[in-house]
Amino acid sequence: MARPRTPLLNRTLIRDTALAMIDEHGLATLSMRRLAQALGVQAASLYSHYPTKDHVLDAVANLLTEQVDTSGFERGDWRAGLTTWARSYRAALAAHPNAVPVVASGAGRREQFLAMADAVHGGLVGAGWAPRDATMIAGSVKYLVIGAASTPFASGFADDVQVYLDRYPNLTQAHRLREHAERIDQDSFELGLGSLVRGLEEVYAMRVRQVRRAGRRAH
Amino acid sequence: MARPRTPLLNRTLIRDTALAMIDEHGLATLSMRRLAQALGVQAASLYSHYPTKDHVLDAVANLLTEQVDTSGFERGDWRAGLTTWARSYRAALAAHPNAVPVVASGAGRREQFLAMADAVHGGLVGAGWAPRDATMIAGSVKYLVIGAASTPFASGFADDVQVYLDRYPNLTQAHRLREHAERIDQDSFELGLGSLVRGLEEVYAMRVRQVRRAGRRAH
DNA sequence: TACGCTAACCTTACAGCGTTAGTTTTTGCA
DNA sequence: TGCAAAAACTAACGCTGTAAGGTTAGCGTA
Repeated sequence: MARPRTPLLNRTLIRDTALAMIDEHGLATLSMRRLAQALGVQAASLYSHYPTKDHVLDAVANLLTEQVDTSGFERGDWRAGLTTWARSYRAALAAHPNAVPVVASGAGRREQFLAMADAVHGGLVGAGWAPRDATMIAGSVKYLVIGAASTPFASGFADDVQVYLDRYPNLTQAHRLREHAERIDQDSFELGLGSLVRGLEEVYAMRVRQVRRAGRRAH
Repeated sequence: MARPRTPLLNRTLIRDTALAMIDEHGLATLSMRRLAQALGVQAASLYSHYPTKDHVLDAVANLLTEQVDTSGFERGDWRAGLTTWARSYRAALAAHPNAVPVVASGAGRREQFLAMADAVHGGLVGAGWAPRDATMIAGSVKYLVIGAASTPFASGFADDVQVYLDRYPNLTQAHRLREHAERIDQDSFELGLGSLVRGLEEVYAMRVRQVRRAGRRAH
């Protein structure tokens, strides 16, 4: 076969298949040859659509980042904005745990990521935070999200896992353990996010007092 | 050369060299052949000391995790314990940014990691937190650390980077940009950690009230 | 002292990787 | 109608992790 009558490949098909394979078989086993095979094609054909494998992975990362919701900032409430942003960001990653390293190790050149970062930064500044504070807040919330997505329960505090294993020793109930793990991951994230936002409220109040004092001193 | 008079290799030498190469040239370029070459040896010889490349990387991860300080919990002050733990954890990772993915993607079977997790969990429970709260707190703080180490400034909010690039366009001053980036990373982490701990203090007070109420009701 | 086992190096080789070069056929446009 | 570009192909390069098996140094034991 040379050039087919109707194209076998296109960028979104390749990208979606790559994500599906990562979801199903893990990131490590994704190779250009395997990806091509799943698409009924030879490996070299992929290079007509993406210049390198990294570009395919970038497309996957962009796809996940697209689904993050930054609309919560629109009403000027930074607490709500931050919370919905963080939750949707984490949810997008948690839906594809095998793909998280792709997003986490991401270079800065990804469009969707920059769009998201810009929306968050703008939202925080619009709600009254100083630009430098906005950068740091967005950073620390992002840290929480990336960390939560990177190292889920299973790789975490295994002594706790052991407790559950003792209680559910037979493999037929392994799905129950998984449910527990997901719940604990979720709760840890929510505890962290809630505490962080509460702590930021105190910082915000402090900043407001600082500004007032500086304003009075200027008179 | 067959067996040499005095051994050329040992486990710690291989592990330390691997870390040095990761630090200097990045994780992606570390191969068994290159590692062997740096040690003046053939690749297959490494397999007398480590069964696979992953085991070498595990040793590197353990080495970094060894340096984390959990002694802050010893006086029963969970705030101090949490803070020193988080700071030393982040510092250990920040000292070897290229090695962070090795630690972040770590399977649960690493001894040093389990020892650290156990110390933190024990410290929190010893300071009065319920076991489930302790798990979640340790989790959320770990999230912050891993996230902060995984995605440093450069890969982050590039619009801010652009501001700095406009101000320092010539490459001779690139180290200044790096200084700024490190400072902002540091400050973001500290803001997140401080806010998180402050928020946890409120949770702690709430838990104390809950316990008191439950105790009164039992009378 | 001699023997043999094990440790610690070696060479060789395999399958699979990302990627490039060059070929063939089809399509869309001048 | 002719021709360039597009989209597939085959073949190959240099790399990877790792397995198999060879060779020698040093040690414990008869």
